[in-house]
Amino acid sequence: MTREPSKPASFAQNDLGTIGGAHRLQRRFSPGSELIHEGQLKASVFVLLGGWTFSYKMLPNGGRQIMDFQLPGDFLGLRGIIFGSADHSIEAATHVEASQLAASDVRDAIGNSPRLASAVLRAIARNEAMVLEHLVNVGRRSGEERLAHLLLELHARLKLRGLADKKGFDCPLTQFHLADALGLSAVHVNRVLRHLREAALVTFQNGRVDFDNIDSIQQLAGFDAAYLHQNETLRHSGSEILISMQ
Amino acid sequence: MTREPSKPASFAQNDLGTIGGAHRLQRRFSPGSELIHEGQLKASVFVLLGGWTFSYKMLPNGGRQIMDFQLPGDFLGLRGIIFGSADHSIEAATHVEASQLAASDVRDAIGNSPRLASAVLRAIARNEAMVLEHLVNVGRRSGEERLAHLLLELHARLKLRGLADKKGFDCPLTQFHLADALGLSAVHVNRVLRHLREAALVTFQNGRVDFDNIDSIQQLAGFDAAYLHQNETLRHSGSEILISMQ
DNA sequence: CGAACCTTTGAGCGTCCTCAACCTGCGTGG
DNA sequence: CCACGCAGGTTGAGGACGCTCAAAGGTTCG
Repeated sequence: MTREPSKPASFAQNDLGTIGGAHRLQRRFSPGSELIHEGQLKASVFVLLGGWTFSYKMLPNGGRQIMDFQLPGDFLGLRGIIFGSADHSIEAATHVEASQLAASDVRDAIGNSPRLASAVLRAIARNEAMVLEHLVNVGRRSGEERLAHLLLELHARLKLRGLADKKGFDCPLTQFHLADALGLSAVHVNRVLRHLREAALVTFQNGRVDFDNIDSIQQLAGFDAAYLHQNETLRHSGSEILISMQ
Repeated sequence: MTREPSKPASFAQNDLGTIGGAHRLQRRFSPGSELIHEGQLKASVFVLLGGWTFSYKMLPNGGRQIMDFQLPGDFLGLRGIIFGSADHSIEAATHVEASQLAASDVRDAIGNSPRLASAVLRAIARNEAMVLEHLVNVGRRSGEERLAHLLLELHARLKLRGLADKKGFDCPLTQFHLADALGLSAVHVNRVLRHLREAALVTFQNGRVDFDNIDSIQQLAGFDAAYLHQNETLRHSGSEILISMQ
């Protein structure tokens, strides 16, 4: 199955619907602050303009499971507008700039535009596909494989947005973030990172991830970017929500 | 937060749309046979009428991660109609009776009925919420907690359909199924089951799960049925798809 | 009645965890 | 400007949880 190289610059864009501009709000968050809190009733929808966030759940024993990282351009909190309350928290990992949309406005826009509704449906389905792959990752792969898989996923997603080059990408995550996403301890993540570095596969140092040998690491991790469904993306531009397809 | 006891018998039902009856097909599957194969292009949608199935992904090294179990009344393969191909396989765990709907028919029905589209959206979102909880389970809970959590989830879902009583339920799964759902080995599942039995918490023997002390096991597992969003259910009746809300 | 599948138990081992110490870089305040 | 505190990274030691391999008993079904 040969795959064409992605050409992020040559999108054919079809607008799918507009969101009433009245209640849009540009907001900033500093690292560690919460955009959405688990259980929050009238949670908003955000569009990440800059910075990274992550969604997570806390456990009674103090453990934290990070479910996903959100990168610039990503929507977050979409599922919250369906259930009326958030079933997870979202926290800023870096300084974050985000556009906030009132849940009711988004709901109305979806109701008025079948094409927008369809786009949201696909966005949620794509999201679930990612979470599924994370489940496979955590459930059935070794520490090395998990870590490699996560870094490869981030790389693939960032590359599509022009935020990564062939070699690697800037990564603001701490080893604690990686640990809580992978179901490992931070100490063990550190050791696995060292191991991957010594094996000349990936290097994660000083906020920068560099792949020494991306082919062999993809094989090690069993990584196939197909589950990301990157050929289409729900995006945000001005007062509109766009869907872009290659 | 007190929760009303569920009353499965007193649904108020609103029909949401009809599926063209032409291409519906009643089918039977025997244990171990596949309803949907990963990568399959024109995968159908099924409604489980009787029996259990499970969705899973295989890994290059031979490992298997079960993502979810489907119980009578559940829809399966909904995400396949969005992407056009299945990103996971679905296998019958027991003898299964299912109603098969052509993907194109379902797509058309969704396109023609915004309310049906909304119901499907909610069904997919609910599905994702379940998978998310499975991710938390596998990523951050001990073997005992995972197993207890899974059994409690199955119990809660079956109870809503009248397929379980207060004490427990009939469970056709093998210890291999449990292991592959929980990211454990079958041998270890066996030991954990013994441990739970000796601690007088749950007993799983001869295809029957019985909770000895459901309160303390819920606390052990950190189980809260809220994520199942059981107050509404997408259901199938005759030639219609119904959404039921309490 | 045999075969296949599932469960159960033992033994030994490896991955990953916890606890703990120490180092670095960085921002803040005296 | 330096002192300090703090967050994050690194490394060691010891132990727990869960794995693999192996063998034996039970069930089910053709």
